[in-house]
Order: sequence, then structure tokens, then C-alpha cells
Amino acid sequence: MNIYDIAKEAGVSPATVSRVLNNHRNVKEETRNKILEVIKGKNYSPNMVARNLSVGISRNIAFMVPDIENPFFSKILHGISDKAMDNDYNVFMFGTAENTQREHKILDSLKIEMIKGLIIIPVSECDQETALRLEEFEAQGVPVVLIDRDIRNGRFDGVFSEDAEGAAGAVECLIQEGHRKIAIITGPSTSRPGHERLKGYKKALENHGIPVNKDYIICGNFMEEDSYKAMMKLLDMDDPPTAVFSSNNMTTLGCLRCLKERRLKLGRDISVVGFDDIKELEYTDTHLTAVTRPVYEMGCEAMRILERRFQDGEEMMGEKLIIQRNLVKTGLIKRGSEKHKEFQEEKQDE
Amino acid sequence: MNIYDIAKEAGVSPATVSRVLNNHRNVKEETRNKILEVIKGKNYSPNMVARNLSVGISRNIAFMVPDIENPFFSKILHGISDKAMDNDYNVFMFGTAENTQREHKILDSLKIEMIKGLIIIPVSECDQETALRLEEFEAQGVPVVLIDRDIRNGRFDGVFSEDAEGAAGAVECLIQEGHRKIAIITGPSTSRPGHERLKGYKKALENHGIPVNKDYIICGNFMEEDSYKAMMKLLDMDDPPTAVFSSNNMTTLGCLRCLKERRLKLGRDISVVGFDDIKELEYTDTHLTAVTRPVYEMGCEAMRILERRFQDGEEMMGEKLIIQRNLVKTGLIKRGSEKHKEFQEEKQDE
DNA sequence: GTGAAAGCGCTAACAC
DNA sequence: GTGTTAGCGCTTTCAC
Repeated sequence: MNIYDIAKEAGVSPATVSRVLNNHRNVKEETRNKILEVIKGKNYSPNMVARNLSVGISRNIAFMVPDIENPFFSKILHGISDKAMDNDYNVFMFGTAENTQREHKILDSLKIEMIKGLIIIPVSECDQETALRLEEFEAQGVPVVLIDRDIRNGRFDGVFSEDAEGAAGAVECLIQEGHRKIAIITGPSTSRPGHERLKGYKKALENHGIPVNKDYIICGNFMEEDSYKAMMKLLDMDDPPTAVFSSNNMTTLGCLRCLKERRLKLGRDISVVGFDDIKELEYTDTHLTAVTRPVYEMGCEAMRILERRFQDGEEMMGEKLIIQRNLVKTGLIKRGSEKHKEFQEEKQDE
Repeated sequence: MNIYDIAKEAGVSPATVSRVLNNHRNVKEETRNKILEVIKGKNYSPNMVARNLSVGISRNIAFMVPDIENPFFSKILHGISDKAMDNDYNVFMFGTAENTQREHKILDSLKIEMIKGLIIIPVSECDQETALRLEEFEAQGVPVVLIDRDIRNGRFDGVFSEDAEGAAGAVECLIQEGHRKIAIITGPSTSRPGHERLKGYKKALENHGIPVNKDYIICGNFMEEDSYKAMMKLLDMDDPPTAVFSSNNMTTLGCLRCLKERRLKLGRDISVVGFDDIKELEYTDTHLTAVTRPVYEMGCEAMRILERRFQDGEEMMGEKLIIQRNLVKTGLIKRGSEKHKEFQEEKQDE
């Protein structure tokens, strides 16, 4: 069953059927109704592959994430998906497993004709291979939107968060509680969230005249295991910190595992504030204070930017006039893990 | 850049290029090398859309889940994705938000030419509309594989788990701990996991001569909110249960929220065993005992079944001879939440 | 072992 | 307003 069958049945040409299918003007109301009727009667639906071949573009969006199982990314996908469905786009999801090699492979296998746009959380900010491929996509007319992580020296659209501000807020909160010995478990410095959150950490300390202690800065690579080891190292120091700022949800889990093993109580023996909330903890006695952000909305926003780019592309053939880079605001939810017994006593004196 | 350009450059016909591209025999080694060389040199990659149109099928798989953010489903996606990538399939993901209407809409928008196979965790086991559509796909040569949830009276392939056995094991564990008053927060009876787990619960009680108390059976709909209310109701009973079996990860979270509010300690004031583990709890003092299963592998297995069906389809044109329905085994990880102070004292006497 | 040509289903100039 | 026709880029008989 194809467009010719419908045309024959309705006594018109395939072109007219096509016009009706694509809501073109210049079709007599009568003809249109007749055709619509036949379509309904025969339960016909046009072949999208043929359509894509003919017009040269599809309605598929590719979404690439470093870790499929990380709830943070699932939430973004949720936003993208919802927005995509509203506008009849389909979303391909690809997991890069935080591996640049794999990222390149996927990018290479992604034929430009297959997708209309690409939303990506790149593994690394300075990987030239990835950057090159993304530029290639844009050059071919497939817009790229970044989320959360950036591409250094790139001219890509993106949705990011106020990482530095968020981190600073978290550290500020610890300082307010009386902490002076505050450590940070960072993400890789090759990612925007990694270095920006570190910057925020330093900024907050500086603002309060607290010198930055290099030993208190340890890299957790945004991974649980590395963070676990980092936390171990911190605890074993001669002069251990009283508080730790953890750079993302994964590193926070690593901290928690370490604390659990050492039987240290959060918000009493040691303080931890994390970037990004961990939903499940709300159901437990682990009262994590965390920097929050509108994650679902970040996904929606990425789709919005992409669609705008689609329109621009139609209007003015390439030539990116404005780069759309949106920042979402962070919040801070205090739940108690920022506290510490050492400073609580002082407070009672007040 | 298309197949003609390559042909011209290599001094052959497009047909020969096509043969090389598709690894056909009957191409002189020499010609083949020449063509390969040109392809590499020009960095050509064939247009998949055109190819799909020509051969009539794509390498796209659709994956439909009730809840994009549920980690259980993310893990399945991870399995599917990995297996798909190994074999050059692309995966579309769609969230139905546990809503049959939305499920139908997505199914309808999924043109058969677009996808080669469909993996779905259907919202409901008895929704005729969905069943109809799935049968339609199969009739059109697009195989369907179910995961976790079944379609009543359907003849679909699928990967399920030993729900009844798993649930029975969990309840068994509670009984061993001394519990007699054991409640269950069920999933919807319109889903295989829902009714099978209930069946397992009953079975375990019967095995130990414990009468089934209807008041102890409350539906949580596999949703946190409903489960939270269910737990409230249980706790407010005149003769409340000492233990609760929770039918999935979401209902378990509902239980935990309720317990937290009531300031009841898990594994002391009340016992809870859940179906499906909750990873994040391992980092806390909430020592949940849970029924586990190889979730990632369930995703892989679904892809494996699908691929086998693709092969069958090529060999014998439709006619499903064997239905592939695989069951994965469940395990039980005891962490302490199955215990209860009332029975610990007895134990100490022993 | 290779080439010519028809066709997959749709769209969009261009003609009428 | 509507029809004719030439592609979109690839595959696949059928000849040679």
C-alpha cells in the first residue's frame, strides 16, 4: 500500500495525495476530503524512509550520554523524550561509557542522513577527535547541542548549569556551619563541570579568607570508585578535613561508601555536601545536603534549542549567527549533612 | 558523494560497488581492493536511508518502557544498547509513562518500515488495544519481544523472571526469621510481575501453614505514592503486620518513606523485603534485603531473541514455529531488613 | 565477474 | 488546482 494506491483509489495523482499528506495549501477542500477519506479507509500511513530519502532529512534525534544508568542522565533523557514526542521526533540513545574511543565510533556510525540533530554530553571537553566530528555534523547541516559538559574552543549551542556558583554555594554553606578544613573531590579537569565546580570551591574559600590547601583537592573523576579512594586518602591524612564537597552524584556515592565502612556518621563525624541530589537517599537516614538543578528541564531546553536551530537552518542556510548557550540556576537543599559535632557545641554556647 | 561517484572514480559500475559494500562474493579481488581504496580515500559512507528504502528494512530497534527514569528500566536499556551496538543496530527509546493511551499513540506512530524489531515492557497485560497493535507488527514481519511484563493470551517471545519463586523466597526468608504476620504490597494484578509475585507470597505462606490474611494484601500499583499509602494503612491496623513484602523497587521506596516519617527502624521495629534491589541504599544504613535478578542480562537476552527471530524470518518467511520465552532466575540478598526485635530476643534464647 | 536498468515510496519542479 | 515526471541513493535481477 503506497501513495499510488491511494491516488488511484481517490482518482487523483500521487502528487495531490502528497500535498494533502504534507498539508500544502492549493488543494480543493473537496479533493482533500476525498483523499483523507480513502487514506482513513485503507488505513494507509506514508513510508517515512521513502519520505526521508526524498526530502533528505529525517525526524530522528541522536542523544549521546556517557553513562546510560546514571539517573542524572536518565532524567535528561526524560525531558528530551517528552519534548521530542510532542513534536514527533524520535530519539536514538547511545551510551559512550565515558570512553572517547567509543564516542568516536558511535559518531562515525551515525550517518548524517539518519539524524536531524544531535544532543550530546561529551566524554571530554578537550578531545579533538570528538570536536572534529561534531563540527563535521554542523557543517553538514546537523545541529549539535551540548548538555552539561562543554567542548573547549567550540562554537556549539548548549545547556549548562551555573556550576561555579552552585559549588560556591555548597562550600559557603559549609563555611557558615563553622568548617575551615574543607576538602573537595573533583571531577576530571577536562570537563566543564569538573573545573567550574573546583573554581567555585576555591572562590568560596577565598571569599572567606580561607587559604586553599592543595592536599584537600583530590580528583574523583566523577566516578564512585575513584571517589571512594579519594575519601579514604582524605580520612587518613594527618590533619583530615572536617568537611568534603563532592563534585557529582557518583563521587558522593563513593564518599558515602567510604564513610559507611569507616563507621563515620554523616552530619556528625564528618560533613559532606554533594553536587546533584540523590533521590533515593531521601528515603533513608542519610540526610544529604546537595546542590540541585532542574535536570528534566535541561533536557527540554536542549530540545528547544535544537528546534530553534532547525528553523534557523531553513530560513538562512547555515551560518550560525547566534550561539545559544543557556545556563540553569542551581539551588541548595540543606538536610543536615553539612553539620558537624565539633561546631554544633559552639553553637549551643551562643 | 554517492555510490555513483565511487563507481566513476573506480572505473566500475555502481552495482559492483554495491556488491563490495555488501560483501557479496563474485567480485574479483583486484576490483574489490580498488573500490575499497577509493571508498577510503573519499571517506565515503553509504546512505542508510536509501539502502533501507531499497531493501525494505532498517536496523532500528524500538524499545518501549513504562518509566524512563526507573533505574530498573535504565539497566535493561543498558543491556539492549550494548548488544545492539555490537551488531550495528540503533535503539529508539520511548517512555509510555505507565499510560496505555500514550502507549497506543507511540505504537501507532511507529511506522513498520522504520523499525526492524520491537522490544516492549507493556503497561498492562490485558490491554487489548496494545495487544492488537503488537500482533499487527508481527504480522507485518516486525518481531516483538516482551520484557518482564506479559501480554495475556499473546503468543509473543519474551524475557521474564521467576517472579513467583523470587517472591516466595523473600517471604520464606521472613518466615524463617520468625514472622507470621506478613503483609504484601502488590503491583497491579494486570501485570505478570504483579500477580505472580502475589502468587509466590501466598505459596510461601501456605507452605508453612500460615493462613492468608486478606487485610494484609494491599495494592501499591508499583508506584511509590500508592505504596506509601498502603504502608500507612498497614501500620494503622489494629493488628499490624510485623513484616512486609514489597513487590518492586518503587513500592519499596514508598514503604521506606512511610517508615521514615513514622520513625520506625527497618530490621528492628518492622521488617521489609523488597523485590528488586535499590543500589543507592547500599551506601546508607538502610540495609534492605531484596530479591535480585540479572537485569542487565535481561536486556541482552531480549536482543538475542530478537536477532534469532530476524534470522528465522529470513529463513522461513513468517510462521512462528517456536515461541521463545526465557525465564531468569532470582536471587536474594540478605542485609538485615528481614529481622525484627520481637524475634531476635527469642533467637538469643536459643 | 561485471554492467544496465528497473524500482523501493515519496517529493517538488514544472507544466497545464 | 492538479498532473507529469524526474530524481533521492541504493539494491538486485537479468544479460552478457
